[in-house]
Amino acid sequence: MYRSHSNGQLRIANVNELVTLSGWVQKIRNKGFMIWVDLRDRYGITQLIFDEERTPKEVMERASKLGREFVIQVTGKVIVRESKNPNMPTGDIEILVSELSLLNSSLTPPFTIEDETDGGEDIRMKYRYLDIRRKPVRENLIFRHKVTMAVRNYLSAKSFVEVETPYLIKSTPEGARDFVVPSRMNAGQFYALPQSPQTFKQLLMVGGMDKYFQIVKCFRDEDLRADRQPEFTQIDCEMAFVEQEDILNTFEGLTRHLLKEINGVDIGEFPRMSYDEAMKRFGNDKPDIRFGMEFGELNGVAQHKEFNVFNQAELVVGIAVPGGNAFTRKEIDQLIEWVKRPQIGALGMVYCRCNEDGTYKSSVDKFYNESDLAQWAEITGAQPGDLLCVLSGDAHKVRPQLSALRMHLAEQLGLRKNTEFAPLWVVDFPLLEWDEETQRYHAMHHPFTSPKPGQMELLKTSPGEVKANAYDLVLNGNEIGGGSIRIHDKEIQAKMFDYLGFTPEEAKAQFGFLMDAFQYGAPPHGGIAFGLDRLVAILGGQETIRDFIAFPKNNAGRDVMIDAPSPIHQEQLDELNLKITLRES
RNA sequence: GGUCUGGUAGUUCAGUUGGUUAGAAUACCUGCCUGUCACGCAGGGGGUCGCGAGUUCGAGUCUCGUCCAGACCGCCA
Repeated sequence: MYRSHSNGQLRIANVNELVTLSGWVQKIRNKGFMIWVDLRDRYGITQLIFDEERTPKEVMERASKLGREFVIQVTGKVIVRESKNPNMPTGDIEILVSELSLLNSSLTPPFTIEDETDGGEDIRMKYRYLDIRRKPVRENLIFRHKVTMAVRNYLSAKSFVEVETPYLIKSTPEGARDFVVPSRMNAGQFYALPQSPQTFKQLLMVGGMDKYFQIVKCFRDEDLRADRQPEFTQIDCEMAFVEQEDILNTFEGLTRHLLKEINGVDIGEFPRMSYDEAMKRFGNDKPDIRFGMEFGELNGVAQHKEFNVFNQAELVVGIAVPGGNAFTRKEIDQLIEWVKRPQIGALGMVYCRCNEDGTYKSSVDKFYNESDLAQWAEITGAQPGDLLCVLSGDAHKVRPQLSALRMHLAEQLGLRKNTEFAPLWVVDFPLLEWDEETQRYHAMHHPFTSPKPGQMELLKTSPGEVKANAYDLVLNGNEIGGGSIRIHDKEIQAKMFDYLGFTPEEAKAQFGFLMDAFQYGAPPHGGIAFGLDRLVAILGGQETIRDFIAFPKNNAGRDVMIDAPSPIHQEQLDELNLKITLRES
C-alpha cells in the first residue's frame, strides 16, 4: 500500500493515527535539528517533520538528502503542530515520520513548481508535465472535467445520445484547410481529419438518432491565436423534427445549466439580437453586452457642414467612453495612434471632450459648434465627463474599426469583468457572404444551412440580402456556439450547391453521400456546436484556452514538448508511396 | 502572407551616449541555525549576451540577415 490518505486529507481529528503518505517533495526547510518537508499530491500538501530527538537517526540522515520533486513514501504518526499554519487546510497537523522510502529521485526542475511559478510560457510548455503538477493548471483541467461532465449529464437527461463519428474522412475544399493523412492501402490518396462532424451528424438524423451529441476533437489547418488551436474540442449537437426555436430553447437551457452549476450564476432568458442589429449597434456579430458604449450614427448631424472627411464618408459613427474626459491629451493621441495601426486601419479619429460643466471641446471645433456637438452627445448617449470617439468611412470598414476600439477601451477601463456573464443569441445571419478573392458568394455558415422560409427566390435577385436559419450563441463578446436549421430537401440542397458554384458532378463527388441519403426520408433537422475550449476558458474567467488544454500547441502549431510535427523516415514514406519534394517558396 | 514585441546565469529580469573583469533576485551547492511554513545567517559555483555577417580602435548595446517565442491582421465554410 502506497498511501492510506491523500496529502489534502488529514486534520486535527486524525491526531495519533499512524498513516502512510506518498507524493512529491515540494519544499524542504532544513534547520539541522529538524527538517520539515512539504509533501504534495493532487489533493494538497501535508507537512512532514523529521526531528533529531524523535526520528530514527538513519531516517533523519536520508531525509537530509532529499531534493525538490523527489517521490517519496512515508509512514508516521499524525501530531499537532506546535505552531500552526492557518493558511493551509492541513495546517494544524504534521506527520512525525518514522519510515521513509525514496520511490524516485528527480533532477532539479527548470522552474519552481508553485502556484506562482518563476517559469515563463515556453519553458512551462516544454515541461508541461511539470506545469501540470502546479495547482493553477491542475485546477483548470479539473474545471474542464466538471464542465464536460455537466454537459454530458444534462444532455443525456434530455435523451441525447453521444455517438462517435470517424476521424479519417474525406477532404472538402470549402471552408477551412484540412489536415490530411496519406492512405497506405490506397496509394496517392488521402483522408482528411474532420473540421467538424457536420455531415455525419446530419446522416445520424437521417438514421433516426433524433437527438445526438458528441464531445469531439475537430481539426483545422489555419493560423493560431490565443483562443484558437489546430485541434480543438466541440460539443457537437443535432436534433431532428425541430425548428430554430426548439434549438435555441434547448441549448439556452444547457448554457443556463452550466452557468448555474459551474459558476453559481442565475441568468434569465437570454436576449436575442439580429445580425443586422448587432452590426449596427456594436459593429460586431459577437458583441460584448456587459457594458454600453453603443454606436451612435452621426451622418444626420455631422454631414453637410464644412468638414469634408465626414461629408465624403458613407458612415460617421461614434461611441461615448464613460469617464473618458479624464484622459490626457497624450492618452487620446495614443488612442488615435492605436486606431491608425495597420491592424485596425482607421485613417484618423475625431474626438470630443464632454466637460463636467456641460460644454464640449472637440478636435473639429473649426467645423462644429456647441449645439452640433450636443447633438452628437445626444445620439451616442454621452454624459458630462465622457469622451466621444468618432470614426468615419465605408460602413463595412468603420464598424469593425470602432468595434475594436470599443473592446480596447472597455478592456482598458476594466469593464470586461470576468465574473460577470452576459449571454446573447445573435440570429438571422446572412446566408451568403461576398468573397473578394474569388469574386463570388460563399456560404457564411456552411452549404447545408437553410435559408429563411420564402427567401429562396431572393437568391437570384439580391443574394446578399438572403437571411439564413442560422444563429450564434455569444458570451461576453466571444462566439461560444453556432448552428443552423439544415436543408433536408434534396432539390433545395442541389440548388444551393449549384448556387455556390459547384457543378452537379462536383456536388456529387463531394457530397453525393448526403444527397443520396436525403432521398430516403430525411427528417427536418438542425443543430449547434459549441467550442468547448473557449467555453471552459470563459466560464473559468480566463483569456487563453491553452491554460485549459493539457498539452496545447504553440503559436506556430508546434508541440514543443514532443517536438511535433517532424520529418518521418524514408521507410514510412516508401510504404505510403510518397516522395517529398519541397517547393521553393 | 503581413505588422508589432521580446530573446542576457537553471529561471525571471536589469544593463545609461558603444568603453575596465556583464549585474540583481531566485534556484542550485557547502556550512551554521532548538518550531519552520516566502525560514534565517555566512560562503560558493554558475554566462559563446539566440545564431551569422557588418560598422567601429572597441558591440550585450548600432545596422543587415536568420532562427525561436508571444500578441495581432489576413485566414478560421
